[in-house]
Amino acid sequence: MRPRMRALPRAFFERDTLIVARALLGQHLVRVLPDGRALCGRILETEAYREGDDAAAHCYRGKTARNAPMYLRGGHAYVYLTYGLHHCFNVVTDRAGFGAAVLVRAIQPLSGLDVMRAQRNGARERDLANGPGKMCQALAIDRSLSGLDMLAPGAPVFIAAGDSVDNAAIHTSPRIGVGGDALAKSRPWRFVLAAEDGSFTAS
DNA sequence: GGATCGATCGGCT
DNA sequence: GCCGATCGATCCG
Repeated sequence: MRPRMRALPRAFFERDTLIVARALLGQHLVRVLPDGRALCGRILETEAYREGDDAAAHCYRGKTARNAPMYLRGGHAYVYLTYGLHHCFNVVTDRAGFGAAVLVRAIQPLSGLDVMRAQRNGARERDLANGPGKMCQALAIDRSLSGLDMLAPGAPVFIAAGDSVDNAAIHTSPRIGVGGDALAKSRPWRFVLAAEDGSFTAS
């Protein structure tokens, strides 16, 4: 499986965040470092968040300086710091002015494994990017990339077309670690792609 | 393998 | 002030 370098079109992202969260599984997340080296992984796990009655979403109480990128048009990046030390990478979805995004929680490393391992302090391959904070560390993603338009020419992070995914290989569950109310905790807005052997390797 | 806990700081009730 | 869309070390079994 080779990484592809062509970004998915804007229309892919300008849809409801639940549709995009599912459609992102199997696509390739590409990170181009300042020195030109490219890192790539296949998206294995996502979670959808959106404004309205979703109390777990950062935009539940309106726009702030931190969550402003969630209100940009689909195809932007939203990155924030959590627990004071870990970064989380989100793909902004839906139309401009509507707060919505998909948290990418895990990837299967495809290329640039040596660089990822170095960024991850020598972790085993299976532990390189099987969690949102670990994935950002492996890919050197931090808040300086928040608000980035991933469809701009030469964007240092973007989503490329991956392999097609069998719907039967997609598992849904409640989102991990979210607060809010009972509705937010119960909604099955987490999407996990099973590995080729049928197991779930994402965290 | 599972449970527990400390780290660490930005954003907001 | 309080508490996270988390991780890794440590302890116990």
